[in-house]
Amino acid sequence: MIYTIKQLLENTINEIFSESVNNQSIDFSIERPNNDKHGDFSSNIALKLASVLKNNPMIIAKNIVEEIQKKNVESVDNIEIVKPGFINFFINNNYYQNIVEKILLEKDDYQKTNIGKNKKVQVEFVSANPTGPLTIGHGRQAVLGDAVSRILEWNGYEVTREYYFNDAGRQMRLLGKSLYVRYMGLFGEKLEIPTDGYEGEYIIDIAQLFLNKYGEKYKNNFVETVFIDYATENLLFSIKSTLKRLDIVHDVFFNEKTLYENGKIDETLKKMEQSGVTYKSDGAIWFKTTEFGAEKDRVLVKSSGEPTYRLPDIAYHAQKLTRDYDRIIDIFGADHHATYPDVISALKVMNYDTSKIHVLIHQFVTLVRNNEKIKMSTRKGDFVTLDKLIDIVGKDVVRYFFIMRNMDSHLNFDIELAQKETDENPVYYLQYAHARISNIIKHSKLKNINSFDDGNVKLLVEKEEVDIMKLMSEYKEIMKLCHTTLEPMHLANYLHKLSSHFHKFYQKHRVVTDNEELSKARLKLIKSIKIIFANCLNILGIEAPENM
RNA sequence: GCCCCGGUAGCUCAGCUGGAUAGAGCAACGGUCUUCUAAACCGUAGGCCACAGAUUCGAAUUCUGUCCGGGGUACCA
Repeated sequence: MIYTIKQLLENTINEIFSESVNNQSIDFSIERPNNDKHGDFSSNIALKLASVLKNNPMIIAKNIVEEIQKKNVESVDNIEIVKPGFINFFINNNYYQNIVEKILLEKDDYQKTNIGKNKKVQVEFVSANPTGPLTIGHGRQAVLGDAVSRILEWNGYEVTREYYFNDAGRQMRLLGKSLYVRYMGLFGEKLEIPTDGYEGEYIIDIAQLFLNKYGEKYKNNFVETVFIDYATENLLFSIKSTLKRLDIVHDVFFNEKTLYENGKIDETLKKMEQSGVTYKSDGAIWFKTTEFGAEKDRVLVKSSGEPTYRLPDIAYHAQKLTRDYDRIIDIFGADHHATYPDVISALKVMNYDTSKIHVLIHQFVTLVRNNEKIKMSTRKGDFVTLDKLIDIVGKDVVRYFFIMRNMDSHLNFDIELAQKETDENPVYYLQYAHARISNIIKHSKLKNINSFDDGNVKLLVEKEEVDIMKLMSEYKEIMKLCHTTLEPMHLANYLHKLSSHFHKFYQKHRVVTDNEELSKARLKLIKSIKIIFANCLNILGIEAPENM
């Protein structure tokens, strides 16, 4: 409807003011006013035209409205002109009632697009190195990445979820050494955990498993690769199972090591050297990032001959770009925001089309306990694991919690609150609405209403009913917004609003009554709400329960 | 120093590309279950939208500056 009105206004001003406006595009808006008195839709077009036409906005509005009224537009009941020059449109119930029928007819496909049909998109997220269990911070990214993937899938894209990790390098050597220390600890040997090593208790658990498997075979016998491999395998397994508990499954686990093995690292470095964007200094190879707007040049290969993370990152993205994806989406934490521009610059140097790459940055999660901030460090083992969080509040709450906030905003996660208020958590509010609807439909069958296909939606005229239908008419715009911004939060907000409207309706009106005609009409309404609910909850990855 | 986020009710956050009386949840106080689940609903209270300027018919929203918080600015990932 909003699009119809926009078109209508555009056509109208072209007809009346074509000469004076001269095909300039007027940047006017159509919005849904907060106040019902201002109609269903409101446009500021006359206000915008006033400066161009150098005329009183009220007079311009009057001209426009007169012209529109000649056209006798269906669905539009009334048009009003108000104070400074707003044009307000009042839509008749008929239009909204038809939406219910449409939803029932199209079901899950209602407003579904095929924007992404035959398009492949890769979403890279989490990508934590296997040095410890996933933390709450990783949780935000995991949930966000999966929800973004689901939004894309809903729009018809073929999505590959990918996890990029590295089981080599300094960090992993420290991990291996730390495991060895803990293993020896089980024999009563007190060795020092290396500086910057991993002190978390989970290493002790792994050491125990290691002991169970190998016995004393590696006592006083530190074989680095054995310890690293064992720790990696174990941690990666637990990471996968944590993600699985959130219904998140990656299609591809990409090990950075393969880039060394297949020569992509060398190839990338060579290409960059040939392009003349590198130089040697102090025994290291540098990337002239200052030429691309950075404040300092960056090291690609250390004087030790070992690449920094930057070179593999570049090689990895170059490799992604050769995999014929139509879009590549990277989800990173705020700590990465400084590094990805370098990757993009490097790719441009090598003549890749970087417009396919879209980077989403989310802000950090701050863990709060008793109003005190807790610092999270995987290395020190001072963190609350994602697993523990799922134990406490469950999958649905975890997912909803991370989705309900804008990714640009810092997230405060209060542990005490999460434990205390599981019953008052907003996610139950949504699920409860869905469960109530299911229950009513069940109840209607007990009352011998076996089918309500012949229900007449024209009977839906109560304010609470119309409000719900109006909100459902916004569904299309919400889904569009989610797709363009890739911000699942909008969907969570929408669902909350829809729940609220439903609960209000439920409180005031009974669905199943002695009036069979009305009962059937209302059953149609709630069934359509249920469809929308199930759809949205599915995209957010939250269960839509039949009972609670 | 420079770069990226944020600063809205006691707390956690919405507020779309500027619009007409600033919104929700939690917390506080008061009310509503013989009738489809009270995990709900209704009401009360609570705001100089960090601060100062600028643009505009009109700014929480755009721009500039200042202050405060988080992150980055590694030959760590």
